[in-house]
Amino acid sequence: MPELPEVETVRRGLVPVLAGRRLVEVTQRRPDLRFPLPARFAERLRGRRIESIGRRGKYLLIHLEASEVWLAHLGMSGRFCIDGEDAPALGAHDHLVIRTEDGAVVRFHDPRRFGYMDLTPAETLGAHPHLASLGPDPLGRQFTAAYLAGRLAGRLAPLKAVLLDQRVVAGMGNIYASESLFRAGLSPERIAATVPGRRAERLIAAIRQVFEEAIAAGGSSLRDHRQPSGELGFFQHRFAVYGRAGKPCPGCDCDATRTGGIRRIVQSGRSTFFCGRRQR
DNA sequence: CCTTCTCCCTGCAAGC
DNA sequence: TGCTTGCAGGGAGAAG
Repeated sequence: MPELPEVETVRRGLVPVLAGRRLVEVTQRRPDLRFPLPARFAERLRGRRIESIGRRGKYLLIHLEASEVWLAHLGMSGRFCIDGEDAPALGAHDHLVIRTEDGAVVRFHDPRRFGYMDLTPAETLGAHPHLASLGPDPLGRQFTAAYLAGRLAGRLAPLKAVLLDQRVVAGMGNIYASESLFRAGLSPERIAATVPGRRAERLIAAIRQVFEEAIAAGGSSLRDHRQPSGELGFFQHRFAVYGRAGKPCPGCDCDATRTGGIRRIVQSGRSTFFCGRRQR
């Protein structure tokens, strides 16, 4: 489910309910997600105030009072839901439930349990094993064409595989890699090292544009993604290539009968979608 | 270091 | 209808 735009949407949805609030009740309903949860996790959250909620790549950074950070990754199917009056009873996949001092209830729901949580001191946050080697945020100032060209130089893997490397761009995922490459007019199969200055410029612009539009749309709801309020994202309606194999390419008037339109291939075990004519 | 492959887990859609 | 198979938005860890 969640790539950068979805995680950012979740962050924005949680802020009004959690930021500045004290957690009065925390229920942990299983000992682990993808990995074991930290020792005495619920106890350590209980009674603490949440100061702010940030994001690094696909990680939510929930800053707690007393200089500790609650790190949360949604994996493939993780969801934070703000429970209203009509909230369903807790089910098998509701792994954590928190209640704030003003009565708001937030559930963490994750059927596949690829999610991940940890507690770590704020002072050493950047050195946390899961954060230390993350590349720059694609919406930040450090993500420049010079930077990207430098990271692609010397890499012989296909461009799309390198874009999925979180050390290169923090927050890129399978959907938005395909969509960004489409907008940049670059083939996912191109050797990464052959994308120097000018093309890197186009790629940077495309990635920024796609992410900004997707965030504005509340992310993409294919299966699991929902905003914490329960609303769906709607960027999936704007996909140019993802999940559209066999359909005509929206970017060129390419004749689908001649070019095959949008193609699906498998790279590093994951689906890639692109227009073989427009993307070189 | 780089790259590819397997695996973690459940749900769902397609095919038979 | 019910079974089996393959696939899904992530990424750690092992192997080459």
